[in-house]
Amino acid sequence: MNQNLLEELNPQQVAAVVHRGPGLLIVAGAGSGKTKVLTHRIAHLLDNKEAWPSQILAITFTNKAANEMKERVHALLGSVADGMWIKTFHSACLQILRREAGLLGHDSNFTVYDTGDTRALIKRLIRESGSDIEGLKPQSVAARISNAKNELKDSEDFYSMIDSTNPKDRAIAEIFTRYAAELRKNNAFDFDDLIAETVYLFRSFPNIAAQYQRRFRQILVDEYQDTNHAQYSLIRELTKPIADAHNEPDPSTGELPGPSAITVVGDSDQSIYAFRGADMRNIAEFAKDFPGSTTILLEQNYRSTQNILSAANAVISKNFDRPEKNLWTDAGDGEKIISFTGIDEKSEAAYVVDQISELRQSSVGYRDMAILYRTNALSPSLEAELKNQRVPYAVIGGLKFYERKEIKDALAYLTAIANPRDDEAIRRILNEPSRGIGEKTELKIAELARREEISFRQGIGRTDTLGLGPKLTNSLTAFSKLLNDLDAMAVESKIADVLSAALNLSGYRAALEDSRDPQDEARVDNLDALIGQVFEYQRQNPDATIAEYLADITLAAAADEIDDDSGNVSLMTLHTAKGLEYEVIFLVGLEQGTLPHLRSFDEPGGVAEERRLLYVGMTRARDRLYLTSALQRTLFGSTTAFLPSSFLGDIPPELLQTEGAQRASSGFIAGGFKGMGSSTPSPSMKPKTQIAGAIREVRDNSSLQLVIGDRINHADYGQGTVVSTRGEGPKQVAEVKFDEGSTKSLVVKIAPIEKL
DNA sequence: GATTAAGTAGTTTTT
DNA sequence: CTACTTAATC
Repeated sequence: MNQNLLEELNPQQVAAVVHRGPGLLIVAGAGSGKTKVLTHRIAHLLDNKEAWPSQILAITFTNKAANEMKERVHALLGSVADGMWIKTFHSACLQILRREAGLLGHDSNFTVYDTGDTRALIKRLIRESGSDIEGLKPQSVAARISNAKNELKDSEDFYSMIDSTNPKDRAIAEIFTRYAAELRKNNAFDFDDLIAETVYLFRSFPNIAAQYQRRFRQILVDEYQDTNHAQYSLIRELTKPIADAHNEPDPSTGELPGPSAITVVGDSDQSIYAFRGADMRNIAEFAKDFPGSTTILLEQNYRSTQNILSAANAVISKNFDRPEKNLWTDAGDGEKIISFTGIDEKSEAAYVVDQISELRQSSVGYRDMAILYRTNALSPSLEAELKNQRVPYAVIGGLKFYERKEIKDALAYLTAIANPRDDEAIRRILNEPSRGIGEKTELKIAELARREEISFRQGIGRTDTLGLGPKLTNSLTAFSKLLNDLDAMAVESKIADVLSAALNLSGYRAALEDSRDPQDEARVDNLDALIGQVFEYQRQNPDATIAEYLADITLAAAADEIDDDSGNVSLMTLHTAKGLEYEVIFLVGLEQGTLPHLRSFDEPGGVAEERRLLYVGMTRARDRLYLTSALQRTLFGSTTAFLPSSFLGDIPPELLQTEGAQRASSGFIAGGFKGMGSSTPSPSMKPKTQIAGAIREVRDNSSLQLVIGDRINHADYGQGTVVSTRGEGPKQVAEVKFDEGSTKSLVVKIAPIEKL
C-alpha cells in the first residue's frame, strides 16, 4: 500500500508527500499535480498510522475542490478516510460555530447571510440613519465593512481607523455598529463573520481553542495564496502551541501534544482574490511565520503543451517582484495558440462557436471545452450564438438560481421558521404574497419590537397594542398563525413538505399562478424545482435541519454547479475557472479595459492581478488555447471601440497563429477572413452568413482618415459630426456625434460609414 | 396601499 | 440596456 502511494509521483512530489515536520510549503505551479500531492500526503499520513482521519483538517476554497479531494482520498484508502474534515474555510467555521454558538450569544440555528441579505439589511440601515443623503450606496458600505472584517477589525476598530472629519466615513462607522448589532439580534452571521467570529471565539476561549488544536493534528490548506488576514489568523490559532492549562497527554503515547503540523499549497502567480482581501504576503512569508518549515517546489506541469506553457510564462514573467519559477513540461509543443480578432462581439462569438462545432466534429467532447471571460456581462453574445448553432452549453455562476426573487422569498419562509429571531427574513415575507401590510405597518411593528425588546416575529403577535384597523389586524393575526402552524409542522415533517406547505398555506404559490404576468409561470416552475432540490438534499442528508440546509446552499459556490458528466460547453468567469482544466479553452474579450479591466487601472497592483488572471485562464488549457478579442463591443447599450489587450503583446509571436480582422491591414476583405472561412468549414451556414453580412457592411475605408469636424454618413445611425479622433492609419477611432443625438466611437477602417 | 408609468443610475471578479 | 427607484394615479 505504502509503495502504491508513491508510485507515479516525480521526486519533488514524493518529497512533498513524505516530508514530516512542523511546517511545509508546497509551491505548486499551475497543473503541477498539487491535488494529487495533497491527497497522497493525507493518505500517506493515514496509511502510516501517523494520524487518525479525525485528526486531519484539509481546507479548500470551494466545495467542489473539497469533494474531489475526499473522493480521491477515498479512492486511495477506502472508507477508512471518512472521518476527515475536508471542507472550505467557510463550512469548517460554520460547523465550529454551530457547536459553540452559545458562547457568542447566538443560537445554533443561526442564519448565514449571503451578499444579497447583507446588502438588503445595510440598505435599510442607511435609509433609517438618514445617510442616504450622504450618497452612501449599500454596495460600497458593505464592501467597506467586509474589508474591515477580513482584517479582523470590528466597528470600534473601524472608528479609530477612519478620518473622523469625513462625514461619509463617520456615517459608515455608524452603520457598521448598527449592522453588527442587527446581526447579533437576528441570530445571524454574514460570510465574513464565519471566519472572523471563529478567530474571535478561539482568542476569547482558550479552552475551546485547545480543544480544536488537540483534535486537528494535521492541517492542510489549499490555494494558500488566496487566504486573507482572517483566514490566515484562523490557521495561526489552530497551529499555536496548546496552552498548558488546557492540554492533555495523548492517550497512546502519554506525551503532551505539541502544535499541529501545517501544510500549505499555493502559487503566488495564481493569486486573484485581492479584492476579497487575499494577501500574497501570507504565502511569501510562510517560512518566517512557521519556523522550521520546509519549502518544496513543484515545477513539472502535467496539464498543458509547451506552447501554452511558454505563452503563459511569457505573460506572467512581466510581473516584477515575483519569485522566479520555471514551469516545464515534456508533453511537446502542441498546437500554436490561436489569436483571433473579430469586428465586434458577434463576430467573435461566431468564430468561437464555429471552432467549437469544428472541434466537436473532430471528436472533442463539448464537456471538454470551456469559454472563459473576465466579466459575466460578456456571456450574452456567446450564449446567443451557442443557441443559434444548437451547441449545448451551461453558464456557471452569473445570476444564480438562489438569487431569484421567488427562491429568496421561499427560502425566507424556511429561514423564518428555522430562526424566529431573524427579523430580516420575517420582514421579507411579511407582505409576500400581498397581505395589505405596507411600509407604515411594518414600521409600527418594528417600533413596537424595539420598544419592548422583543423580536419582530413576537411583535406581529401583539397586534392588540398596535392600534390598527380590523383589516390589518386580521391580516397580521392570520400571518402569525401561519408561522405558528409551520413551526409546529417543522418539528415532525420533512423540509420539502414544510416548504411546500409554506408556499401553499401562505398563498404565495396561488398568487403566482393567478398572476397574468407571463414571467410568473416560470417562477412557479422554479419553486417546484426548488422543492425537488430540497427533497434530493434531504435524501442525501437525512438528519439535516432546516438551518443546516439553508447554510449549505448559501455557501455553495459557482464552481460547485459544474456537472462534469453533462455534455455541455462550460461558460464561466476566469475567477470561477481557477482550479479547473479543459482540453480546449477559449479566452474571450482580450481587450484593454476588459482584461485588464478598466477598474484595475487605478488600483495599486491592479494590473498585476489582471495579468495573473490571464495566466490562470491560459493555464486551464490542456491542448488548445484560443485568445479572442473584438475591435468594438456593444456593452450596456453603447458601442465602443477597444484596443487589443496589452498582455497579448507579451506573447512571443512565434507561439501565435493570428486570425481575423487585425491581420487585415493589408486588405481586409481579401485576406482577413480567408483563413477562417476556408480552414474552418462550418457544419452550419449560420455564422458564416452572419460574418458575410458584417463584411458586406464594411466599406473600403483603409485610406480614410477623419479629422474633427468632418461630416459622415453611417449605415445605421445616419449623419453625424466627428467630435474627436484617436489613433492613426488603420487603427484610427473616431468619436462621432450623430444628428439623432447619440455619440458613438467607431473604428474608421471598418465602420459602415462614408465621408460626406 | 397597490399598480403602473416614467425616470435614473450603474455596470469586476465571489465565499 | 436593464434593473431599480421614484412619482403619479387608482
